[in-house]
Amino acid sequence: MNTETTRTQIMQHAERLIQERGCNGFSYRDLAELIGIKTSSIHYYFAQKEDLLLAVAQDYYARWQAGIQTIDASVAADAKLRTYVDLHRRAFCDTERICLGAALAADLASLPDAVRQAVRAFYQANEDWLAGVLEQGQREGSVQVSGDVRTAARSLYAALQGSLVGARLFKNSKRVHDLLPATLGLRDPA
Amino acid sequence: MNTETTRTQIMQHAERLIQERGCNGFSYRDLAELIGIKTSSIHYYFAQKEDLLLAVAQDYYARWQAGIQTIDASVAADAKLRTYVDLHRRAFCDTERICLGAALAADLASLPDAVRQAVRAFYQANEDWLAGVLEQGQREGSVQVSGDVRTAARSLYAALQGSLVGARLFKNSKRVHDLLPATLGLRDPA
DNA sequence: GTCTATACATTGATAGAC
DNA sequence: GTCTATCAATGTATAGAC
Repeated sequence: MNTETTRTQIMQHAERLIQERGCNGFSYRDLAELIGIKTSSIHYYFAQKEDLLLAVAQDYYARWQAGIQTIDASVAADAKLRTYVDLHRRAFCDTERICLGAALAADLASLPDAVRQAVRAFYQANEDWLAGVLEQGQREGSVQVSGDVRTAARSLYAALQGSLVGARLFKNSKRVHDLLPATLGLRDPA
Repeated sequence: MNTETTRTQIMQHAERLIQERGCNGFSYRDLAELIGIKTSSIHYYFAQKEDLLLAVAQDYYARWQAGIQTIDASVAADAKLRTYVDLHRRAFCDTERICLGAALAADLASLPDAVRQAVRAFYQANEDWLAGVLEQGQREGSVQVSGDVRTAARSLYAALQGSLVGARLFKNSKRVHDLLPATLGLRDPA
């Protein structure tokens, strides 16, 4: 299958530009010039910018959902957490980009309603998954959580999102890698 | 002293708009209409938007530095951390805004160089201060840190910044308050 | 210091030819 | 599906009167 359709190119560049400059930091003209088409061609696929933002957000969400599902369900919770964080770290190392969800959440007041809801759903899905894993870790004794697992999951996800921002700001992916040892005391496996 | 000078009004509105919509999500026209002046008057104070962004960033930085210095130096590290987080939580409850540093860091690629450096300095100052407090806590036994204090400080600050984003996204300031119990196991004092 | 007036580029968007 | 042509609105910015 050819993933290099015009529509795909538009979405890929838009995703990157949102992550790099925020949802108000790029224009249809920027996209058109990057791809080598005219802005009217972009309007053919995404009549309004709002439509483009939503499509990019939903596609990103779906890809992370798929990524999470590749994490071996039969493994211990601490290993799941390491894999999860490492997915983010590797994505950062490849691209030097923060999470699209965080990039959109930063400009919250300027987001169309539908996009805002998509961002909330994205955060919720990640926090729910993390809460489930922390719950498992507490049961099997592989992870120590102080207090409610949902609260711990929210703080952990906040730390992950913040670490990506810090990693880019200081050009240092170690900030993402150090997250689990520093917050949950989860050292690298022997 | 009258803090309601035109220059001050411009900076206050600009700060808020950056926090709400990102640095590309507002214009001189927006500011002018909010204050009831013309855009040319804003150019009198800030010839270019870059000048405005930098002034706002530096002012915000200076105010947080002053805020940190109000934290009683003679008190235990765990109490300092609670006060520090509570400063952020109260700022959020009053305004429903995320940290200006995080708002600017999100749009990193679209920032003028001088502003990017100011954001880095702001993060660095906060992380350095936190590292000092964690160091103190480890010495006096009031805070348990696993591993290097500077690494722990970075993760804690990332979690704080991320919690503010999450608190706004879900309209729930508890996410900020829950941070210390969840990440350092620091319960509220008796 | 603030205004009017203006310049000029950029922006999101549309109509219609091919 | 992509283009040309065009639009009104918005963006940053400047010159000069008051």
